[in-house]
Amino acid sequence: MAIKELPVLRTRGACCELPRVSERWADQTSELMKALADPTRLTMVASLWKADAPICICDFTAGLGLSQPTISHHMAKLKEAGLVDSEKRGVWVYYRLREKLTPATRRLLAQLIG
Amino acid sequence: MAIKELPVLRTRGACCELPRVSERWADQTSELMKALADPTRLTMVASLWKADAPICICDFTAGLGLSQPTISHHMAKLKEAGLVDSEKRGVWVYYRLREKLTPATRRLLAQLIG
DNA sequence: CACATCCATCGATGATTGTGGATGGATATG
DNA sequence: CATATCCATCCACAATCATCGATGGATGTG
Repeated sequence: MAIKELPVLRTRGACCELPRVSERWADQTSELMKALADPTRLTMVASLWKADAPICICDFTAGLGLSQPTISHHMAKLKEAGLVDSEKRGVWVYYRLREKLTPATRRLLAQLIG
Repeated sequence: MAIKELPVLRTRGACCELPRVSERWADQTSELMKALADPTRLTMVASLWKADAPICICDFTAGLGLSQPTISHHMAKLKEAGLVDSEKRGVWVYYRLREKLTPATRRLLAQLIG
């Protein structure tokens, strides 16, 4: 299939300009993508999204086939990305999707999961 | 702030079940996220999205502050992820967003960029 | 036919990441 | 108090990744 809208003439050594893309946007967005660029973390976020209720770390440790330090590690990454919040209740630590997610972030998750 | 919907009683050593999350979905989606989990690749995709026209590799090499092999490397990743297509025209190779993007993927990019 | 330009690939390197064992703190429970 | 459970942190290791120099093929120009 042919691509249209190609420049008919082009001189060698002469480059065209790119559309302006905010560097800050790229950095911030890539950070969010990195947080979601792992099957385990995606499963965690989807679980919290679907449950719409806090979930305990021990449940993730039991449900996913990974060690407890690994689960904690992934949760810390999600928390660092601002996607989840945690609350300690007795011996347990419960995680939930962050209350004040950006509408854009919420729509993104809805697009990904819902 | 208190988190509601926490189980009032919970016995130690007993874990709850997680909402079912498709493993295939997690793997596939994480692959897509990985493709977008880099500022350079995000800038590339956003440029192609905004330009809505093919862009030459040499323009990316000139516009972003990276070497030509690095630019090619990133484009190969985007292509492998099914996000872009390429066509050779003379000495130049033009990339564009893939024609047949999944509606879900297209909405995702619109959500991210638009 | 030389020569220059554009680009993909290869190889190497330094940085980041996913994973789990070990440890210690915090919190019940008997 | 002694013990068991839950969890975050530390440490180590293998794997992946982003980057670039070097190289060679493809294409167009003089």
